[in-house]
Amino acid sequence: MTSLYHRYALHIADALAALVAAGDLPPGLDTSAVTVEPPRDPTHGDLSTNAAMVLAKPAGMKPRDIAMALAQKLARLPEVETAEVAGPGFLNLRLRAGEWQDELRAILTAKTEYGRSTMGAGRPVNVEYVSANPTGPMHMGHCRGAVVGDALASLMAFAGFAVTREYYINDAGGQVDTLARSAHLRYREALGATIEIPEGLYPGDYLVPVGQALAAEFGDTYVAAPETEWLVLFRTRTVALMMELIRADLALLGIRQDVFFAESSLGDAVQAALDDLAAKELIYEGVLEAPKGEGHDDWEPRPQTLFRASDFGDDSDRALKKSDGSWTYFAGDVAYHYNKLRRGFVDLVDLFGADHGGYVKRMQAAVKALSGGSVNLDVKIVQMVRLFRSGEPVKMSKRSGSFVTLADVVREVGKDVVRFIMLTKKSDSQLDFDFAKVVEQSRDNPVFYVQYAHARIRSVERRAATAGMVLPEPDLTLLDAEELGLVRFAAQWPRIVEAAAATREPHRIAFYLGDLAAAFHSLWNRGNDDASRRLVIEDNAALTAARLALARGVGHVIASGLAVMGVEPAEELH
RNA sequence: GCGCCCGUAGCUCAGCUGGAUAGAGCGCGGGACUUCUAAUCCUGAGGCCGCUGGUUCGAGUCCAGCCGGGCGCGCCA
Repeated sequence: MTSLYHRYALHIADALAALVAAGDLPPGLDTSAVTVEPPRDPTHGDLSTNAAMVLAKPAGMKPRDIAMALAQKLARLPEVETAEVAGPGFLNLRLRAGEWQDELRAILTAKTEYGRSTMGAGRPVNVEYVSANPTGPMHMGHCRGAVVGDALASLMAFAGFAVTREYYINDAGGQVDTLARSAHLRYREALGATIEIPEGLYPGDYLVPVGQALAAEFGDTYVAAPETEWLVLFRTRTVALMMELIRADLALLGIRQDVFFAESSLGDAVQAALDDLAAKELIYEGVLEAPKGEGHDDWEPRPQTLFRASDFGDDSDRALKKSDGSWTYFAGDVAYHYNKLRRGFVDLVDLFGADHGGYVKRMQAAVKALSGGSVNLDVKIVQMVRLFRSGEPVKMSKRSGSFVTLADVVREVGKDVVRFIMLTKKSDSQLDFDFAKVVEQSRDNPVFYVQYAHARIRSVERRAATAGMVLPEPDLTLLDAEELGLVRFAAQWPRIVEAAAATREPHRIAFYLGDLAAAFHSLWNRGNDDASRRLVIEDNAALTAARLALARGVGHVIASGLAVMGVEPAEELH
């Protein structure tokens, strides 16, 4: 299905081609900057194009002259009521009511599929998100990245990309050794030892059942054994259990990723990726300069194996090997992204926490180098969430293990609320999450506000049904101008999908749904002042049928948007 | 010192990737309920879009330089 805006973009392209053919415009113009949009001020019409202004300079003509010629062509289209030139050279189109009635029919036919786009043309895109270290359950620090990444993946899939959702398991560093040692303590505890958790090990209770599982499996075999005998074994077992925990947490949010890629599975792939870079002469042994500023007093110049990241826009070259000869985390990540390239992805998206912002350039440099510049890595930075309870900050201390887990939050306020709220801001700005506010039933809670609109739509449908009304096929010509205005708003959904997918900003959906809900609530309230303007008019089945069709159409768009966000539309609210 | 992100109404934030008179919610002033059609809606006041230059027919949006805030800065992950 082509969207209304695409159809008019084609009409405009046709008209421009006709003008070129007639010699009214020079050939070979670049029309890529031509847009078709709803004007900000609805009194200007239904659609607006900047074609004349964009083409004026390359064509060597006055914008208004181009606009006039274009207006003449477009005014001949049967669906166009008026085509007017305005301002510096805008061309405003007003469409016949039938065009909006048709669009509502299209919504009713497509239902929640309305808005699906072919923009992505099936391009394979990899979206990597969460990638939390497998050292414990997910807490609120991970939650936002999980939701934003998942919604972004859904959004891009809806926009026609072939999306793979991926999780990178950091199971090869020192943190998982620490995890294994912490589990060993709990293992001894399970076997009756009195333990004290030293500084630097993970204190969380979630390791208690892990210790019990290890005790059940191994008995007292490793209680007094030296670390070398149990470390690898305990690490493997514990990481597997932690990943079960994490998958369960993700499931609570409705997230199911396609690929879980373990750092530990890279093996020789690290060397292979680095060989690729070496073949391009991008690896060398060298000494980095000390960073300026404070906190680097203990700097000692040291020869290292380095990647020429600075050739690709990074600030410095980057180390690939530690002084003990093992790979750095970066080297593994280079190999991992090399693996993604070899799987055929042409677009990569990574979601990073804000504290990893400094890591973006080197990763992009690596992808640029490995792909020869043909693959783009887009990194979305996800900022912190601050938790509040009725305005009071919630204290969290990771050291004592008393952090707020994702599971706790989902249990308290529900998956849909968590997901929606996480998408109510641009991902790169800080977000405040107040347990009291997010469940409040009021205008300033966007989750409620949007859900309430959807519930109201369901409510009137039920009302017509329980009133025993027999509704005819809707005659959409019965809808008045204000009602068609709501269709106009709903018809923007396909544009919103494409804009949000192109910019990779899923929060735009939440804002759009809020606006759509507001438009619906506003229409609904007309019925308070004037009962004849209610949606359900019990003694007028024809009018009711038309108005319910409108409501249903809006409901489909809300449900479609919520589906992309991973939120269930509410049937009713209590 | 360098890099990245951010400065928009009193507060919290949008601003459709350069368009027409900069928007919304909260808060403040005024109004509309026999409610599963008031958990809502209508209306009013409130802005040197941090500052200064530049690019452009046109800048909150792009560029440069300042000012202010956050994050990061050789082997951690």
